[in-house]
Amino acid sequence: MQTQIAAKLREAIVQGRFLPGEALKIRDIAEAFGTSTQPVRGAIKHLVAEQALEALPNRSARVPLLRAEKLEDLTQVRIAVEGLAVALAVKNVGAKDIARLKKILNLRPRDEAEHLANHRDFHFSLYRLSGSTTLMPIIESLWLQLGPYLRQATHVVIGQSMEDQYHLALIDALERGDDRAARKAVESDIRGSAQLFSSLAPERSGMEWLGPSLS
Amino acid sequence: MQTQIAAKLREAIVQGRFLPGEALKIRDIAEAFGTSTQPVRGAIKHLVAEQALEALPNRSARVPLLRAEKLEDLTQVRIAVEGLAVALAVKNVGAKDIARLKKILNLRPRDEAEHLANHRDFHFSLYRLSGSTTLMPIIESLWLQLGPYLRQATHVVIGQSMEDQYHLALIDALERGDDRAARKAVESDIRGSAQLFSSLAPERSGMEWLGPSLS
DNA sequence: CAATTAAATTTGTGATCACATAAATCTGAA
DNA sequence: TTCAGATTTATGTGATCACAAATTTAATTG
Repeated sequence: MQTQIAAKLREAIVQGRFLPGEALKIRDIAEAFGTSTQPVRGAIKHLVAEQALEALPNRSARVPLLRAEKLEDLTQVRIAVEGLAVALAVKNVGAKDIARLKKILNLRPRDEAEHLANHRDFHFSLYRLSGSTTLMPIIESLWLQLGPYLRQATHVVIGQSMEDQYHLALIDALERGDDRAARKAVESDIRGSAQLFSSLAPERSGMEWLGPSLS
Repeated sequence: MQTQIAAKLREAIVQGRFLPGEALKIRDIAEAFGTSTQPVRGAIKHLVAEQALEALPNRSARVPLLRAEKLEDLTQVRIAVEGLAVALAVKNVGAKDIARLKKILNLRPRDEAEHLANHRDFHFSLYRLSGSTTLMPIIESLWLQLGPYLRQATHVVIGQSMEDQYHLALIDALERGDDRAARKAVESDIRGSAQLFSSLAPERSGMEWLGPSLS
């Protein structure tokens, strides 16, 4: 049941309901869930291990601050890892898998949260086709680290945009069985996201919590 | 201080002091450490999140069984991730870094445990040169998943072997600044390790705990 | 008035206890 | 003798309590 709490917290983090840099207070969260501090502590430990939270010397945990350097680091790792995932997926993908992916792409979200959920669903459905049980938790961790910022970016891309063109290129590559092209497409998608972050951050006010050096 | 327990447990796992498939009993471990069950639970949660342990439906945790399929999966991910790490390391490596790596290579271990520690030290020192804070925990997790089996393999490679030749090729590539060659070298090293596992397992008796389908 | 120190509150951690669930063992019947 | 069911044991989990460390606040002094 601390698993449930961990899941809820993870969802909250991805949805950006915690501000980056914000320290999580165990007792408050426990009260919010109506439980004792025990399961919350376990859940937080879990999230720290997943790199979703950062352990402070204070022994408290917070949502990590994303500096420009770290963003770039995450991006290159994402390209390698998610690139491998789609390359493997190409070898396993079937007609009905592609149909399901297309269906996700054709969804028209009403709000940002739904758009974000669809986006995530598309990518993870695709990655799951890799059949790699090793890659999935790694990718999950990477997305978790970007989660709190992804939400900020969503404000901009809402409604669509060029992000869709990469997704369509991806579908095309899957249908042709072209793993090289599939890799290229995710790489473009990921680079696009990263660029969005760094171009977005400095222009908005009230985002000083992004840290001193994001772009 | 549950961090300390997690570290001790992690070390024990890597050293193969837990048999794969063995379920960890919280109370026993707590007694062994002279603490209560509390910090042990946190530590185990941490290790489960790191993929070092596997959560059973029983709600207990055990060292995962490595099936041939999973070994292959781990290998291809290692090649991508550790390959990226060395490619990045090439760009950051300095003369004194190379000297330190050579020093590690020239160590002559007295026993298997020491050999294993040196091997790990060499690889992680190298990977740290990548400067990627994102890659390190990922690689740590991958090694943790192979840890219990690595020890079995060490019995065979003890004393030297072809593993050294890959390490030397790696050093050479670093000195020449050739990231392509560096990638090739780690890839060979990793493939060699994997082959060792699958060729080793079926020939030894008393290893039924490896699971039904390892090679 | 500012700076430093001390006190009080906040916050994370470990220990003990009670409980639920799963596993192992024992007993009884076919 | 073997299989099924019940009892007992073991094991993981959550809650409450007590404690330590750290941060904040307040007070005192230069």
